[in-house]
Amino acid sequence: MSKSSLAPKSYEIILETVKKIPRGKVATYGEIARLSGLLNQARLVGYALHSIPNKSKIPWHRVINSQGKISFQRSSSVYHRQRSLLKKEGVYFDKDRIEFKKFGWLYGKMFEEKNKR
DNA sequence: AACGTGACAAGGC
DNA sequence: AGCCTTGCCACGT
Repeated sequence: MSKSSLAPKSYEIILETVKKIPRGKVATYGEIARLSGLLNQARLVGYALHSIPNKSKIPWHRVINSQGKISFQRSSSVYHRQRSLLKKEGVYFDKDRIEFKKFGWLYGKMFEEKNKR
């Protein structure tokens, strides 16, 4: 699982978007992709986040999947690290799941995306 | 160049 | 609510 050492420009854009997520709020991979002008490239967000060095200030933990869950295995240590970082910001879970209604950064102010007619 | 994989997502059962 | 399939696309082998 080596990470690509050549950081594509897309990664930079994605990480800038992630930095904008307010403390105490969360956003999904898909939302970050759209806000970065990369529709349908949610997976790329995962790659970008994985390329972040440990010391980075980027709030990677505020990115979760569309189901409102953490995308790591429950048994992994990184899962618990993310969960604890969120809890520290006041984001709590309802059974392993976060309610977008309460903590979704874009909840309510969703910009129409009706290109799926 | 082909193929499998993945910190994803949406739709069908 | 789960589980499965399909669509996506960048990467490593």
